[in-house]
Amino acid sequence: MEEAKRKKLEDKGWKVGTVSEFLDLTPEETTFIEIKLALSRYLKERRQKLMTQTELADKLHSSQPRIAKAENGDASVSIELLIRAMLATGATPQEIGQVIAKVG
Amino acid sequence: MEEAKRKKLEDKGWKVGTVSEFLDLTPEETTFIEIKLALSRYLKERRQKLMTQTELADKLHSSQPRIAKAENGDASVSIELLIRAMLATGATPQEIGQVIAKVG
DNA sequence: GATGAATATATCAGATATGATATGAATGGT
DNA sequence: ACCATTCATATCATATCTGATATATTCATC
Repeated sequence: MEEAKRKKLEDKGWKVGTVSEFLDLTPEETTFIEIKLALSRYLKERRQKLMTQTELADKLHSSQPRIAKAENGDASVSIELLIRAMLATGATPQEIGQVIAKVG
Repeated sequence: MEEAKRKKLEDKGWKVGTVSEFLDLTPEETTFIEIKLALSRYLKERRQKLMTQTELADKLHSSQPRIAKAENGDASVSIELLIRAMLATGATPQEIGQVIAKVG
């Protein structure tokens, strides 16, 4: 991975940490992060067409700041929330599955 | 949903709770649970062909009891762990995506 | 039916994700 | 320039998920 990409992840709280730690990321860990980021991007795209972050937050019984973090690939957001959010926008399991399948 | 199915979920810790609470499950919540259960079933199938729960737990830096719970659809197990476990068995994003896409 | 390996169940202290709140920055309309 | 709306950032107490541990159960194989 390029330095620029690593930096970007670190800024969002991903503990890829020091370069040496980063090099220790297993392929599985890397794939996992990529899945989260793919869901994050897709959520943002989809939500923007349909509603505001506040509206989505209300549907989810979550909060606008949390949706913002979800859409920005913040490391503190779980896949749980990403998938719940996708479903709350009306996304089907098919769509969610496709987003994940495209990773890798 | 039939009573038998509801009972089964409750036994595993799913807070579908009282019937009235259960009736309040939104389609999204139902779909979310179904996604988790589908991943759980697939993980069990896949892992059994390849290794013991203890071996998978070690790869994941998790514990055998947690894998058991994951494979039995226990409500305390997050999608996070289910997906990490799938990846640790060598499953690809494609496979994981397919499992999710088949739900619903 | 005894032994050993695999899996299931119970408990728990610590870690992580959570929604709430406050507030700041960006954008757009008038 | 002002104001309203939307989105981003910071902090925090609480809830939820976590791995660890102990132990029970299941299940082959003998």
